[in-house]
Amino acid sequence: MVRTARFSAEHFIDAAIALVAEGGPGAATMQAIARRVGGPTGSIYHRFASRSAILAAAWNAGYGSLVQVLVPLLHAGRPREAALALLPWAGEDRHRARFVLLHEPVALFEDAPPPEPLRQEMERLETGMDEAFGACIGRVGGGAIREEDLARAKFLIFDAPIAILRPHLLSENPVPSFAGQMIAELHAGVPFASASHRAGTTQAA
Amino acid sequence: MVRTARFSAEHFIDAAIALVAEGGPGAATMQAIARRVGGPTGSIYHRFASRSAILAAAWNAGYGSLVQVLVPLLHAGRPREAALALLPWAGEDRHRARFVLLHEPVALFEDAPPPEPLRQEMERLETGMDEAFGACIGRVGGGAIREEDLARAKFLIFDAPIAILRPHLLSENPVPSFAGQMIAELHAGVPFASASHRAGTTQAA
DNA sequence: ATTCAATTAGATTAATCATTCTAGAATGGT
DNA sequence: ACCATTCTAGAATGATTAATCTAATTGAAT
Repeated sequence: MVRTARFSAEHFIDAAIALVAEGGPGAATMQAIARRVGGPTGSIYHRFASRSAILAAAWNAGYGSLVQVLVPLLHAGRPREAALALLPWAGEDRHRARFVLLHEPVALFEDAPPPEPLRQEMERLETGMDEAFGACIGRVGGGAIREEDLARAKFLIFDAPIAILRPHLLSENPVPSFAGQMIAELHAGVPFASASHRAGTTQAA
Repeated sequence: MVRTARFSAEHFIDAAIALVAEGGPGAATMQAIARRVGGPTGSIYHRFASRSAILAAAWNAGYGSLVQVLVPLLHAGRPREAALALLPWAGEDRHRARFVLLHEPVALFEDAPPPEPLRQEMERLETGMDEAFGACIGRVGGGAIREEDLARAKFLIFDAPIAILRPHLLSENPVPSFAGQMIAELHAGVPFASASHRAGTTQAA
């Protein structure tokens, strides 16, 4: 019934991720994406409504794959495993890891906000992560969840491991083996509940 | 002898920092900088050779002010104080803090590298920080400095505190009071020397 | 008062970008 | 064989950008 496509949405998404990973958001121009897949710029617009759309789709694909790894571990009450799971995930696909871990989503949409359905999917992913952190904290501790404890959990499980990875993602060198031990020692030494609130509470790390 | 300048280099630098802080690197166009100070674009080129030049000068000013706070504390062998010093520094000037802590320098120079003298000043600042970390580690421990221990120190003193600040810099809300305690607990619970190398060594945190 | 280099002022240029448009090619059902 | 549809292909468009250029001011030193 129709002509077969030479370039899929995934082709364009992968090219966009690689370009951002290598040269920053500004390097992912429509023409650069087209050049990378070897097609004309017009073909991108058969799959995506705009540049924001393809960047948002790329973000949802990349960040989504990370969410898919972390959320089940968090809901299972395994924060330490979740933190360590960042390492193999980053090793799987360096372009994807640089794209997701080295760029704030807001920086990708300086010019124009992504179209509504993609923006909603972004929000859904972020909400899923937040709920998973909350569930993990709730399981570890006991009572109501305080904002401070949520911030603490996000730091220990997500932001701190990323901070450990960042210097090695910024350089060309691979992630050294001691990164895993640094994460492990962090979780062994720093409690999830704050010191002022910790009396008689189950210890997480 | 000459006409008095209405716009100084600092005016343009401050505008560039504020624009990047508010809207990302892409928002700091030459025209946006000129508009913000209320002058013509041409005047910027009387102070700076190019866009990369003003961005590099802005980076050196912002990061330089942070280096000026941290390096003396590191050379004095006070890593904990250095880590905590990030908080008042960030509170002093939110635009500057967002500019320096939320953007990798490499992301500011996607298009063109900064002119040589400014690039050298950037390198000088980075080298100064590296030497200070090394001196601090050397003082804390005893023997030769291992790469792993340097990475560990940079994480505990610099990258981890930034990771604690980042979510609050990204939002509009002020940095909460518990940020300081998180840094303190991090330094209380995680050693500077790795576990495998720690036997009989002075504890830093 | 005159001079003159530094500066303001903003129009101009050339490049680049996202997006649209026109044209033709491929595919599978009729 | 033909048609409807989806795609490739890349030229055209209009906006925006960094950087340059010409001309008009300014104000302290002479």
